[in-house]
Formats: sequence, structure tokens, C-alpha cells
Amino acid sequence: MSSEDLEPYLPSKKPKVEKIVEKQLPPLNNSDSVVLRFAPGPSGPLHLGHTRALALNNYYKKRYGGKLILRLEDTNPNAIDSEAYEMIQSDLNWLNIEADEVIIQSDRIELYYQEIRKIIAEGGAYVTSSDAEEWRDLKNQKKAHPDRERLPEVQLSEFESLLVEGKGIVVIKTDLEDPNPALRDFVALRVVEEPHPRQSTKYRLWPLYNYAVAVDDYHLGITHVLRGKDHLNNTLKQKWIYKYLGWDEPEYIHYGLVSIPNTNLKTSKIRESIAESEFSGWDDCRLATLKGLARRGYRPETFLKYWENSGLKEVDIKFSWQNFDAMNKDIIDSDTRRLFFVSDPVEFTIETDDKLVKDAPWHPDKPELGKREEEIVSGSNIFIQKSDAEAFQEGSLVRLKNLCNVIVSKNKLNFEGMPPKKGSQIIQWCSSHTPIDLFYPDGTIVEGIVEDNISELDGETVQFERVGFVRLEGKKAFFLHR
RNA sequence: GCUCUCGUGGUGUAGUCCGGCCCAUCAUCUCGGCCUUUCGAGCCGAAUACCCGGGUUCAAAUCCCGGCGAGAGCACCA
Repeated sequence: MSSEDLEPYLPSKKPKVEKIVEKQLPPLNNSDSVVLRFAPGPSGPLHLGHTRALALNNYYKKRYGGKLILRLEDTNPNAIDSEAYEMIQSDLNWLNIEADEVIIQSDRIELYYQEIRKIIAEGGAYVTSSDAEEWRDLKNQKKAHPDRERLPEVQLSEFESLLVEGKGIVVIKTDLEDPNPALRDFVALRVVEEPHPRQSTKYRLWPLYNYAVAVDDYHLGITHVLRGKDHLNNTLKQKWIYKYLGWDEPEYIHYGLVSIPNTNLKTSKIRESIAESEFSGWDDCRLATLKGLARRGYRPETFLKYWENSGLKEVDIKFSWQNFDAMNKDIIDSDTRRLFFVSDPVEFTIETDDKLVKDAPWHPDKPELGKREEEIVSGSNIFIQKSDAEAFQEGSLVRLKNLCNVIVSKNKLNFEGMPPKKGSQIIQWCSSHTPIDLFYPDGTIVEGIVEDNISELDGETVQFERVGFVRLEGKKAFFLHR
């Protein structure tokens, strides 16, 4: 019996229905009109971690023809970098994400005062001058501070006087019996005497995160809130405010947390290091700030694509530089020019009877981009990367890429024919000595030389053959990925 | 400790709601081979996963129960 005869009896693979369904993120509920927001605190420029929320919000804005609001949350006068207001907006620009509206919370303090008066008036909030520990201890024991039980009129006048003097906080009442201690009574406003970078000393009573967010989300008409699941409890707190004010809640979507390995994303830490000149600035190529990554040549599309691809499940995920790099390479490879870079150059002299011409395309798959040409005469210097030179055997045949074959003899390279020989080693080389330093994100710097035609490529991303993709900047090259 | 989430290859993801087209999708990574004047790209192939244990069912990644594991929050930060 041949295998063909057996065929009908073998467990047949069921024909698979062609899955033509294009992969996309899950749809949003109530998507008739979609208003989203990206709401960072202006404590520094944006980094890789911020781009997820940005990418997802932007994705749904585009998908449903909605609106995206950039809201700068600067209600803590102590944690503001006054340059960040601008930096964040330029980071958005770089990503080609357009905010339909820019809102700054410190411009809206009166609004927060107005709404809290309503909540106090209906008994949903109280003022207390209790000190932090005492108040928290009582809460943990499910007990109320005496101030909590005062009449709304009293609370209201306490609030008005807090606007001008004295110490105290304004607290939203929740359920003191809530089994989750994190959800029992939370502070809505507090006193900060420090001057604010934009408002100076105009206000002394500042709203806290959960309160300001809820008020703004409502007043800005936010329909969908996309955030990490570290905000799960915050969402529950914010719902209390919606409840007191009789507002309809937006849709809340919580996605899992991302851990980004080997990457320092703490803005405050980075700022310190910059101050100590450990880093050259926010755009240091060792940083995962958008500015640092842009400097290495990452493309904005890569960020958006990566996060759209990562979905918004509630599982925690690990960021993969490998996958990220692969996506970036996929985007840039087809139109990135090639160039020879020689690290730790070793000098050789070429011996040839005829004049030679380097004939190297700017891109191997795109002849239409033209080529680099150069005449090489006998006696010219040829620089070879040290690691290649060390592997040379006396008399071995190597190919100088896009030039000719040579036989190695001491520090001479003797011409040995034009047609490429199968199996011979192919190496890149330079005739001129144009120094360039290659900066790796791990901090190593490799000194080398590059072909003499980089001036018109300044600021561009190119591929150093056999090394990887880099972005050129003057006499520096920043390593992107392989 | 309390409260709340979530467990599909190394990584990310599809499928889980409404059990059978799933001997489980796609991408990346890894390993072969082809191709190539780059260790890039391209092409072909291989390997690797439904956390564990019970139960329901003709049938379970999908439903139920119990373990285990991972993460988050518990600030007068955002």
C-alpha cells in the first residue's frame, strides 16, 4: 500500500477556515461619541512608559473619529518642572499625535472650589484640621473623626476660611465600613503654601489627584478613561464624586502594568543624574525618554504600533526591546542608506596595477537611490577594523566589499581579481580617515572611522554595515539596534 | 495583613463572554537550509504554550470548584 492509498484513512487535517479577520484592539462600548484624554503630570518630558496610554488613546480617537484632550495635571506645586509643559507638547508633536485641546489644571482651581462646595453642602465632604496620622489611624479602625459629623453649614464656613488661612484638609466621605481601607474617606484638597510655577501664591488650597481628575473628566465630557490597573482603586474613589454630584460615569478601561526591563524611567532620578552631569540631558542616548530614543533613530510609528499590538488586557506584561527593535527595523530598513564604519582602524596599503573604483549602492535593494563611488589607486591607505585584521592569515583572500578581492601579506593588500569569490570573507573598509564615535545605549563608546561622505547625512539614520543601524549627529553616531 | 485584578510558547498577541471549525493564530526570538559582494533584508522549514488538580459534558484553553502563582492599591503624590 502506498501512502496515497492510505491517505483517506489518515486522520485528516480539517480544512481551516481562512482567518481574514484583521487583528485589532477590542471595540469600545458606547462609541457614538468618544472623548479621551491623556493626563500626565508636568514633572518632566515623556518617556517610553507614557507612550502606551498615548498610543491607545490615540488609536481609539482615530478609530471612532473622537477627540483627544491633553490635560496637564499640575496640582502639586512641589512636583512641577516648569519646562515640562512645553516638553510634553513637543513630545506629542514628535509622535505625530495631535491633541484637540490642551487643559492645564492649575487654571481651573475655581472650578474645583465650586464643585466641592456642592458636595460639602449635601454632606458628602467635610473639613478637618486633624493631623495626618490621627486622621488615618481613625480611618483604619473604621472610626469617624469628630469633625466629620459637623453640620454642612459649619463645614462650609470652615472651607471658606481654609481658602485664606489655617491648616486643614477637605475630605470626601465614602463608606467607613468599606473592607478596603484604601477606599475609606479620601482627601480632596489640601493646603500647600509653596508658590506654584504658574499661579505663584494665588491659591493655597490645592486639589488632589482623585478629586481634580473626577471634576475634570466630567466637565471635559470624557467618555472613556483608558488607564493602567494601578488606578483601579482611584477609579472607585472617583466614582464617589460622580455619585455626589449626580453625574453619569464614563467607561473605565484598565489595562495591565508593563515592566520595562533594564530601563530607568523615574523622572526624578533622571533629573538628579542630569544635574550631576551623569547624563548629558533629557536626550542622552542612554535614556528611555522620547528625546533620547528619538536621538537614536527610533521612529514614532514604532511606538504606536508596538502598543496597539500589545492590546489592553488586564494581564501585566513585560516590554520586549527585541520585539520593539524588530518593529522599528521593519519600518526603517527598506529606505535606510548603507555606510562603511571601521572600528579601531588598522592601516593597510593596497597594491594594484590598475586603478580601482569603489561601486557601493546606497541600498542593496534600491539601486535607484544611487551609489557611493571612489577611485582607489595603488599605494592608497585602506583601513580595516581591528577585529577583522586580527583574524587575517598571511596569504588569505578577503573581499573588500564593493571593490575587489585582495591577498593579505603583512600590511599590504594585493589586488587579486574583481569577480567575487564564493565563500570568501567580505569586509567593509575605509580609505579616508574620518573619525566618528559610536555611542551605545549601555554607555560604551567605540571610536572608529567612517566613509567620507556623511556631511549630507547629518541627523539621518543609516546602517553601518555589519554593525547595525545608527543615527548620525556631527562627529557622533548613536547606536539604534542591529 | 487587608482589598482588588489577572494566569495561552522565551516575549507580546488571537481564541475565553455564546464549549465542538483549536492536535491552538500572528509577530518576534532561537535553530537549520536557500539566497545575498553586510553578521541587514528576503524565502523555506523546525522547535517551543492553554498554571496545577478535580468536576460537568459525547466534547473544555473556553463552564464550575479548589489549590498555586504573578501583579497592583492601602499618601495631605500623580
